[in-house]
Amino acid sequence: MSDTPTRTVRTRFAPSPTGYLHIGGVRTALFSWLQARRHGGEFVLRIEDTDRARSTEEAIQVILDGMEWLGLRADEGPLYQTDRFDRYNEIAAQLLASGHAYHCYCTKEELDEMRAAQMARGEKPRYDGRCRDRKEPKPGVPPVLRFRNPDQGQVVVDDKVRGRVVFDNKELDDLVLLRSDGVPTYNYSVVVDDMDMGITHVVRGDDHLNNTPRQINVYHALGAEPPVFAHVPMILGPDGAKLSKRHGAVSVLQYRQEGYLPEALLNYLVRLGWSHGDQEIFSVDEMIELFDIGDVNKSASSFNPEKLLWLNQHYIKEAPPARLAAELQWQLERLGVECSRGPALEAVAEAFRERAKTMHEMAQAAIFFYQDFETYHEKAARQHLGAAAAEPLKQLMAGLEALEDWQAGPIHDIVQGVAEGLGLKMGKVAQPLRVAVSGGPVSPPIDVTVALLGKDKTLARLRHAVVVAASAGDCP
RNA sequence: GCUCCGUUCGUCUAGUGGUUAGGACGCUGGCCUCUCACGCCGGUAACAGGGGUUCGAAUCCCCUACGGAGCGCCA
Repeated sequence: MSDTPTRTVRTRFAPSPTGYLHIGGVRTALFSWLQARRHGGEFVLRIEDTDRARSTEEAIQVILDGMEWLGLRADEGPLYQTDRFDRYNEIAAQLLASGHAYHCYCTKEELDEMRAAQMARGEKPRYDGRCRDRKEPKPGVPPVLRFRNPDQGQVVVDDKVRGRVVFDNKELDDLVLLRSDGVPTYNYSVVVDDMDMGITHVVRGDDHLNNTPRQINVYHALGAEPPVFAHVPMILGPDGAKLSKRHGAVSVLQYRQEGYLPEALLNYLVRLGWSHGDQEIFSVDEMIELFDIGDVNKSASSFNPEKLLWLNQHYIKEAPPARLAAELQWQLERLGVECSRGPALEAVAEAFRERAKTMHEMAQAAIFFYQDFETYHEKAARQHLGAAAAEPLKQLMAGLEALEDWQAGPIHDIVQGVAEGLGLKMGKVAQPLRVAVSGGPVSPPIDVTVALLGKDKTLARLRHAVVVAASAGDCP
């Protein structure tokens, strides 16, 4: 169903840089971005930095870099609320003049006292409007500006995901618009901004659902039409508890460091609270084609790291080799591995693509192609580089030394030939070779591994392994 | 405490009055195999509870329980 075909859809993502952008914020951004893309609209990025005390430059950078990494490009922005104080003041003056707002001189102590008393009486703590009709300023006290909320009637939020939610105005109190230092509060600046920026669909976390009726009242006081709201459910940790540092509440950029592909993260996130039949895999284009904010679930969902891993592996298997090569290089460099000399990264990535869940994992498994190892994997050496391996290794060395056409096919023939000649199973020859060249018991197919490693390194490592095996003595 | 929201396998979900309640991750049995994986075949497991409405409820209504959010000069 289309919403308002006459109005161009404009959505926004409005994070506050008081903490790092994490998985939950990213999904909200994704839904918002998709909603705009889906309807051929525009997406705005706005930084809500009015809490100057807790906002950090670093957190802003994470937002910008994170959005960039994920490909969630904004058509407008980043816009900063701190650039718009004049506008907030302008609107505030209007509200004051029209009687929709008033100065309040209550001190923090006074308000605390009032709330404590209300709580004690079992009431909902709320501002009682005691300054509503105050005519005289209180000397020496810088006032806040409060909104005069209607005290009769109801506010209906026709939420795209929650459905129709009704609030009684008498449950709402007079919210602060401007703090005593003149800085706007969230519930006020968000309305002015969304109105000024022509936002048609507000997609945000459902922790804002309770704020929505107040904001709608402010829109009405301003004579503006409120946007369509869509409150998406929260993301919980794997244990069903609130998302914490333990799981997903880390900077989204950490997922890049850990070797996740952005398409995997996006695919994982879009399926949290949204689905299209039984489909699990969605390219970004498919998401844009199929997504609708109205199809989002109402209930919170838990973050499942295993499924993210599975998707990441899927995308690693699917990604173009050049992409993987670039990521692999980035990861190897982060591990301090010099990879300009050695097998082509693309070829290595192809060899590993079906056996790595993350690019970080792939990089670690591929180190032996670019660096000599100091020691063998202990258990592997014990099992595969014993006395019994000496002869197969010698023969392999001889065979490979004579090989001109250094490719997987011919290499495979030599390994197989040695096994057959000695009446051994492939495993008895391939495993010693594997440990000899890679240092451990696991690698891509042995012929591919040897081909990639190159003749010189292979022979050098074999030479060493033969010595180790021969000197293993008669211990079985 | 008050207001608002939510509740299908362990997890993500399909389902909109009639299904053996489907898929996916995970776990697990098997096949493949030079290791690890990939892949393929199979298994495991759910409608929070109680009342209605109805010939018939996962689906509609009410209550209860449990969980969450908000109630700031935070966003």
